[in-house]
Amino acid sequence: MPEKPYDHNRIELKWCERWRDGSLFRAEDHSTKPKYYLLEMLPYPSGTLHVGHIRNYTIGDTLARYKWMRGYNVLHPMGWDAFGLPAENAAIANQRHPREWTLENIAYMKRQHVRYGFSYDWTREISTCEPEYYRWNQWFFLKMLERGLAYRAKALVNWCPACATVLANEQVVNGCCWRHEDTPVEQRALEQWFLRITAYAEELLRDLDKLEGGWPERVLTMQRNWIGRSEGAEIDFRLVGSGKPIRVFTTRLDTIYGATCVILAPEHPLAEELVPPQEQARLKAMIDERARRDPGDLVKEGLFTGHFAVNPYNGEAIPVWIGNFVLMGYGTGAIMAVPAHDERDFEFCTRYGIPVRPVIRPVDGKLPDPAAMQGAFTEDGICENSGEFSGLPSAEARRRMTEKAERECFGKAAVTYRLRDWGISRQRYWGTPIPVIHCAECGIVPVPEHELPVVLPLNVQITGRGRSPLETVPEFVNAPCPRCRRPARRETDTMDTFIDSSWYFYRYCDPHNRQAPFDPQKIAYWFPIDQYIGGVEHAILHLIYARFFTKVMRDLGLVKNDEPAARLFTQGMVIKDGAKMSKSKGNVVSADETAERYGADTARLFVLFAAPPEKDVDWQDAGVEGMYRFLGRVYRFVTRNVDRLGQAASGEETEADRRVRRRLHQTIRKVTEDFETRWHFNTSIAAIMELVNELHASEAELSPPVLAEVLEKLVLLMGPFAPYVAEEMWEELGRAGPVFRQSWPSYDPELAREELAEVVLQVNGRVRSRLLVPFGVPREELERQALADDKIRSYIAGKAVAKVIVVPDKLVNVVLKG
RNA sequence: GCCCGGGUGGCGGAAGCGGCAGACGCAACGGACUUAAAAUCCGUUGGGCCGAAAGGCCUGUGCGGGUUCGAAUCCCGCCCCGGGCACCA
Repeated sequence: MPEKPYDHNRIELKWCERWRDGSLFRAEDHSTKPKYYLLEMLPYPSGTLHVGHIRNYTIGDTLARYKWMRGYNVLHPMGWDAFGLPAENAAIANQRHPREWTLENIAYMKRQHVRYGFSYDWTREISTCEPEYYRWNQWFFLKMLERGLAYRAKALVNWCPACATVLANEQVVNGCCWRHEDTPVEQRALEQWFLRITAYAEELLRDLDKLEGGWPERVLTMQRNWIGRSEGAEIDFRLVGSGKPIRVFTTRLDTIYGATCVILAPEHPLAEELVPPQEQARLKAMIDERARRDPGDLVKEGLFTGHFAVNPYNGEAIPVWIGNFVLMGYGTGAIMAVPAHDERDFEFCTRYGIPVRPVIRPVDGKLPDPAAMQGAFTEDGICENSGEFSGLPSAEARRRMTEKAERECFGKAAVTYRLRDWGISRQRYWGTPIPVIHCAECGIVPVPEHELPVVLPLNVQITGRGRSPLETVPEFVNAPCPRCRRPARRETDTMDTFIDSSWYFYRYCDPHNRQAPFDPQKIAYWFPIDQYIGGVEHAILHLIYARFFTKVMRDLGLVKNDEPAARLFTQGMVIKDGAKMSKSKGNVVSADETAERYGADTARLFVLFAAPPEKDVDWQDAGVEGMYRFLGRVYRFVTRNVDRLGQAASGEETEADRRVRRRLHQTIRKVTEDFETRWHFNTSIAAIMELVNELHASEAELSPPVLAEVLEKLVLLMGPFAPYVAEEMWEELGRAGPVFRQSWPSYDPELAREELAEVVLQVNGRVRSRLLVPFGVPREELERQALADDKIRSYIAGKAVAKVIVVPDKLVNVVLKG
């Protein structure tokens, strides 16, 4: 039969049509098969997919298809992170309603997903902007409110002038907004809703150990740093005169005999009281300057209050300062400055002429000379000039000093975290309404559960300026107080959209439940997520919130697992012309055009082949052509050989039969190993290409039964990578699909084994010759043969052999004297 | 500044463990097919040198040292690139 041309559009559209409804990929909620929950981070429906998105989903889809073939009951869902600011911005720019804009994007992007053949169970699709979904955001909020995990407080919060809303700490990057990288974040004092994530700080930190091995070390480290646990002590310094305590936090209590001043954050409650009238203006200036928070280059500045406070250990009265580098939000907002042993204190104190007093010496050295010090000595050592603690090593001193503080009631051991509570109020429209009502009589009253969802009204004016858009909708704002029924006002802020993505993966297990966010039994079956896949940019934000939600849900009795995802994989980006693909850079390669021109299979193959999935890849059109050529080559080979397959074997098995079959079994072994270990699909695909090259070279000599075996297994191997052309070839071979429901081919180690070992012969470590021998030749025999080799002998001639290194089946190295 | 990654041909990358560096693909070049081109197929391709050729020699994995019979791989010291954290007391 003549070969058929590789018409990717014909093939792909044919199978795409048959797979369209997604019922093929449906996961069973109960099954005798082992379950596998595979999840890719849900996308924001920004408009259209580019090949960068394609890469993320291709990695997941390849794995999903492999797991199906290994006999798993695979849950592979997809949904939409549909609330968020871009919809509002689009609304302002094009006079479109955010909902309309969002739904249109979702419809378009879903078509693109389907076009690429991704194996999602679309019956479980969710969209976070639908009341059926966000009502459970509100429900969780009420549960947290009941438990004191949600609270309202006036606090200094991060304000992005470009977004015209508040940001969580996690959303501030280098002092700027995470969405507006050159817009500095301002500090404003506002009444806000917070979730008490700090209540779980210790557990969030501790449980990172459980994720060891399953999550990238890098992500675990980032989370550990973000939580930022430090152990130390809180100590009271009493003001001379009033006796009022100033509580400081320190991790270096062992250095306290070297404290030469106390420094308060400008926002510290005592600051205004202590600063003399003529300096109040400077204090205000300091606070304002920091509110504008120019990242990095803040010069350490201070001002002396004129007051003194007493070091409880040595009774010394030391000056109290205000310092712009002391943070109100960390520890107690006040520090003791020990310039001899802390770099920042050193810089501050030398600037203002405050004495430097060393009290720690290196274990094997002398106490530093303060006059000669160029910087602080910050390591642990031995205490000196520290009263009863002199001579103790730092760690021991800290322990004993803490005991003394507790005994004499002027301080205690303390642990502080860098992690802050999660500010979730947003002064925006397109988000989940916070379900509370402000009543003049009753105060803040939660909306009763049976009244959920509080539906986001659709008739709203969005200007992007001023206050929360919902304030302009009287039908929404005016509501009776659930408690006293008198007229009251609804909360008009909406929730941070990171709430939506903190629990969506539970909803996939039971997406149509109207009574509850989900049925706990279904969760018990599917959880934890076996493999979560997403970008490393969410290492802190989304992934710490998701872990927090899981712990809260566990404490509510809804789930049994402590962690949402057993394994996390962070894939690299797709780079074009040296930059991440983005509309603003104008370097976007459209998923549609690529599918049209080369086909989804080619695009999928290329993004997998170009680099291992954890690394960034460069998009190069020329490279894509290569993948297209490869698929065409395979397809044509199969179609022109189909007729031969049924023929009987004509006599003996040929040398080519053995060689190609050996290569086949080696390839299955290689690809299987890649799936089971590192996911280096670039090497899997290279191995398949080598098999195909071997097939081409031996095409005429292959006997029909071997050819049939090789083609069948080749198609199965290609199934996870290039599902369309694999399905078409499977049909050409006369087999019934779908490919991803066939069993993954197994390999026979005997057939995969090479017949002869190639042993490299070296002289002084340089390859000079080689030997083909059966496997398992003993060392002595290898050595004998090596020394008998003509080439080797010519190198040895006239010289003495010092020794011979033999690595069986691999190498003989003859080392010469001199 | 601190903490992680990473530097291999013209390019993307390969070489789980210290044992043939450069698999596979791209690009380039040569050839076949074609009136011609495209497509396809076959071949060459790290650099340098010797040779008419077969072939041979030297050199080579960011730089400098070290360990070893043998180093892209291990150790020490640097340089460069990417990412994270950055007054967290």
